[in-house]
Amino acid sequence: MPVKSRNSIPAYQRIQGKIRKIIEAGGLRPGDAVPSERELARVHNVSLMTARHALASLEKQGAVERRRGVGTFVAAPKIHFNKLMSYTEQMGSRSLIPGSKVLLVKIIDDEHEVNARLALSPNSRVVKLERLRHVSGEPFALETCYLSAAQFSGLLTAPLHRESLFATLERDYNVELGYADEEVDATPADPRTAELLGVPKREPLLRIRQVIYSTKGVVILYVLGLYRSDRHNLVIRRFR
Amino acid sequence: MPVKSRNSIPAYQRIQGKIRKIIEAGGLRPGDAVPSERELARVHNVSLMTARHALASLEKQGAVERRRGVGTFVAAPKIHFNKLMSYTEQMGSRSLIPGSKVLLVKIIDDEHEVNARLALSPNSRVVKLERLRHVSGEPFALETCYLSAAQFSGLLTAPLHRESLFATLERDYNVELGYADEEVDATPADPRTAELLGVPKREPLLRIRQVIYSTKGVVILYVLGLYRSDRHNLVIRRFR
DNA sequence: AAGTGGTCTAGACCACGGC
DNA sequence: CCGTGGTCTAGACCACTTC
Repeated sequence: MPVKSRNSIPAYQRIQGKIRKIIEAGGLRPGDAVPSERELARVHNVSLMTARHALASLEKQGAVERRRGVGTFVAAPKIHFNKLMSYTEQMGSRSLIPGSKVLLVKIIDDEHEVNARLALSPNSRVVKLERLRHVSGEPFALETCYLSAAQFSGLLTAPLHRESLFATLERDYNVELGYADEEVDATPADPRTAELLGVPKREPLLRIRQVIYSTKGVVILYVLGLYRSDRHNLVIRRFR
Repeated sequence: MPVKSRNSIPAYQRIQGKIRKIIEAGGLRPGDAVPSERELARVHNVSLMTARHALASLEKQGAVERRRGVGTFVAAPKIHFNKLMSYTEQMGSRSLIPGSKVLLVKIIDDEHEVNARLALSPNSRVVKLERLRHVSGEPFALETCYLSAAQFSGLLTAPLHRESLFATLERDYNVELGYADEEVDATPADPRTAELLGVPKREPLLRIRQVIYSTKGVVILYVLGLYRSDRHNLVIRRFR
């Protein structure tokens, strides 16, 4: 039997896509059996190896679970742990309405530690963006972002009071954010931060320092976040 | 050509194993080319699909990287982020000599919040283990572990002052630790903790609450850790 | 053009699980 | 026993990269 069509998407991907769509539409619920390799091969008129490839690939993606001698079943929906999300995305996923006040946007060249974190030479110019974040009118975090001014000076005039920094970067600057290395510790609130967050001086805050990389491994930004510990909880999952 | 031997390990796994060993022995360094599918098929006297399976599987495991039209190459060694490690393992991997002092081991039945974390009924009996951890003679963490007394009462007499709790669990109780969900925040040191850790009262501490599961998804233990923020830094990597 | 990985066939037998 | 996934063959053509 000849190949159905040249220059089109591979058969195993078509089959995969159909199954995914059925799952996403709720036609197959977690635990339900997915058609067997032989069934798929017959229905889609492909060889066993091809049907198998479709299912194996779905398994690799975590969409299904295969049990020898038994069958292939829809996997429990994955909870995404440790995902790199913007503040806006995090709040959205908890259906809270986020707010954010830009305290400062300017170009600086005198915070040398920041330049090191961004892998820039010590006197490079850097965009500094300071924002107070709140939910339901209550401030809970002070976030300071640093980016190379050479690349991102346009941010000085971007509408950051109403749009996510992540979204702006990904759309206007065509950078694909990939991953972040974070350092987490606890630190007492300095007077200004305490005032801004509405907590007593020296109140313990969660401090998170992120270096965020593009998918290609290039440093894009450095973020220093101070979080009210009574309002913010970092949740992570780690594996052995 | 017939199958070489029944009841033995699959050909693709044998081929995989050989390649892995060469890599681990340093015979192939990161970036080096691995033999092509056709090469492997010829040398090991298997079909192309089988040789292919070996390489595809190695790629899934992250050991190699495949580039269409170019070849298969040894991947850069993975740095393990966010790994669930015992204190002993963490210190060992930084070549520091860990110390640990058992402050308390007893069975309790009155901390109801703990029972909830362990998914036990509210009045179940629970082993409570409190340890002060230090490096180079300096205390830096207070860790309290809780485990079901029904399963782990033998820990009351285990030599925990000199052996890792993880190791004991995995060897003596045959539990395979799998993953942990953690909540991280900042909290002021209470008087007793401050005293034990040698810091001022109300000093900000990093608080990590872990629920640790077996590979089968069963809750094994709950750990409450308080870390001196000046000596301990949680490092995580998250992906988008 | 030569070599690589990617897709695919039309079968085969094996190992496992449930009935 | 039957159906499932797991391994495997001996080829084929395609798409891509490098020279």
